[in-house]
Amino acid sequence: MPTIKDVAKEAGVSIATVSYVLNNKTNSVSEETRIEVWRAVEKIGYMPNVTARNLRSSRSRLIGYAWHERPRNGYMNAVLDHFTYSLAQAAEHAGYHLLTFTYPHQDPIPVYDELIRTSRVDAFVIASTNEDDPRVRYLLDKAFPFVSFGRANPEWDFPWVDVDGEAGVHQAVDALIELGHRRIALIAWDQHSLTGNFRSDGYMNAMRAAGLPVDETLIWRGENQEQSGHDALRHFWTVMPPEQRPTAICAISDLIAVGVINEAEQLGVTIGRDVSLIGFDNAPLTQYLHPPLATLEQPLEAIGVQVIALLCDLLNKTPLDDQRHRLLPPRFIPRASIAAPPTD
Amino acid sequence: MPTIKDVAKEAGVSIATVSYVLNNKTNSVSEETRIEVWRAVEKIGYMPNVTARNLRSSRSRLIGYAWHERPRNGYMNAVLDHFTYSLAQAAEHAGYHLLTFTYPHQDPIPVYDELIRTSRVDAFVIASTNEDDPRVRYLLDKAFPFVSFGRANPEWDFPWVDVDGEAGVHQAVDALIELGHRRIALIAWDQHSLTGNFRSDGYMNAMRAAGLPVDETLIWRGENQEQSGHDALRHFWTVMPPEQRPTAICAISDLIAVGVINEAEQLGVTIGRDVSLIGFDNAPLTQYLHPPLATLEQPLEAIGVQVIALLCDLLNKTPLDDQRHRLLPPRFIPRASIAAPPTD
DNA sequence: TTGTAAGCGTTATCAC
DNA sequence: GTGATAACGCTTACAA
Repeated sequence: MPTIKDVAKEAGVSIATVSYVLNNKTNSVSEETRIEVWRAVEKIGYMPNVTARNLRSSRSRLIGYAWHERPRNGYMNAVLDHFTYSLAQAAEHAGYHLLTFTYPHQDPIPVYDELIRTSRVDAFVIASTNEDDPRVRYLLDKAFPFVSFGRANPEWDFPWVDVDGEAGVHQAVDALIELGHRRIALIAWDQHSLTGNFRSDGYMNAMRAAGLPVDETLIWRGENQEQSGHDALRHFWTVMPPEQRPTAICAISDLIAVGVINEAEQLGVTIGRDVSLIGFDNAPLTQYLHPPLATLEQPLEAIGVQVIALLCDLLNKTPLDDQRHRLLPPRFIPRASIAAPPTD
Repeated sequence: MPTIKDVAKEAGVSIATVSYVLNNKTNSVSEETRIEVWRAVEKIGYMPNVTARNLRSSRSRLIGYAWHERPRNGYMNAVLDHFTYSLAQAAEHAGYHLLTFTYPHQDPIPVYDELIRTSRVDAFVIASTNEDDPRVRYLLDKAFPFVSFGRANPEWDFPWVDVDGEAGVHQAVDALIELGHRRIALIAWDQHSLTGNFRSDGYMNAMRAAGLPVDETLIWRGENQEQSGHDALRHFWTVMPPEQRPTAICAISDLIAVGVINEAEQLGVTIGRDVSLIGFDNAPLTQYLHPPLATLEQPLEAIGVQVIALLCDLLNKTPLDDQRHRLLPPRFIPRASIAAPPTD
């Protein structure tokens, strides 16, 4: 690989001059030599060695990003996949690269710690945070730059970008109400998930805003699994008296909604006619389900861009934007799984 | 961040001695000083600066890996997501990290070129190759280390790992034959996809091996889209005379199989009773389709491990394993979409 | 057994 | 304007 010395020799100047030209210290190099240096650079095909540059400037130009958990076959995490792509692209645009790494789920800290202590990365992007996230706690404590996709303990002050799950579900429930639904059910996760709670809030707030009661018997909580959808619908249809059944169901994730669809098939209930259904994520294949699933799509592209924007603010120590937090609304995608309530 | 000098000062030795101890040049350091150095290291919390190490050794300990294409919302590429994870993990195990990057689909070469010329990475992993892949051509030409997940032009000599699509589909078709099927259809991609051709070969070979005719009227070719499944089934069911219809369909991807399922619904055909169906990939949600889709699962975990193993061989210049190619069989997952042919 | 010093490829501070 | 030269933090001959 050619070095700056080779260029200097070829151009008949010193390496300092070459460096000036390459870094556009244009004020102190004559037009003549500048042209000559560029000619030499072109001829030799020189590009500066990143490692040497990094050593000199005590930076790595690398942003660390870890998966939140091991993907399993058949599991849906297309969300993070898409996010990672947009993150990588935005990072490159800002002159960085993404270093992707993994960690044992029980104990992320040592991995983050090593990457910091060896100066491997300049910053981190973390995703899938929860209220009491140890990574946030650790990075704040170390005062190491990071931006999060997802919120955490509201008392912690750190830059984050997140999808406004509250607004999304609120919008979806509004749409259901608009269609004439009054008895709308919610299938949520247990209350330890911050993301889940925000989404649930959207349901509560929309109901209240419309003057509808928040009926606890219409709220089902379970794991983020297909099974939860089965359980919930079976409960609504076999335990509750017909007149108390919901005419619409808001599932907090597509995976749960899929369970509802499958249970409906078994119960002889037709989704999109007997009961409306809406999910969250726009997971792969949901558009091809029977019926196609109405859902909320996260603006992952924009999130990646915003995360990197916040990170650049942080790293360049430019006075931070007034808002270190960005809440982006998901996009409501109406599909055939929702319709007006049955008329009888 | 503490440096080797700080440790040397703390331990009362020279930086060379510290370096010896840290790199286990144990033959030339007394037990005494070694202990003293480690004590200092612990006390100060020192870890060697990776950039400086890399500069000194002219390596980056980074492996470049790019997505083959921009993921879209609702699109299935969980396959590569899972692969990336196992790749990252295997790389870390070997003392490397994954640098993930993106490139404009039309012209990958400049991006690869820059990463090489700036010494940003030590090697590449490429995925989703095709017969005449420009990346393979370029990297071979540059003699830059890389391993591929996926084959290419058989005349090019380079290390790769791949899923044995032929064996997978062969096994699936065998299973169908075992169930009693004789008229088995294939829905394939156009013939420009190497991967697609291997999978198609599996179908042909299985049919021939069983002494069954390869009937061109039972082979449908289309894009890797849900629509192709629709088109194929409609063709089989509305254009062909009933007695010529297939009793089983082998789709080359889950996405196409989903189209078949949906078209079947419209035609009043019951998958898993009137006709059997099998896909490829074990994409997210396919297990929850109605009926659950029989499919072939790629051993992505093992592929990641093998790719890194080959790469380490390459980078350490140890005499290469006799086999620079690894062909791993997918796992057949029978589900309710297949059954014995209707007895009418 | 340990220390000195050269050098990895840059950038930046000085002189000139 | 330009060119020596000293870092950046580490590894490794070679000297002591």
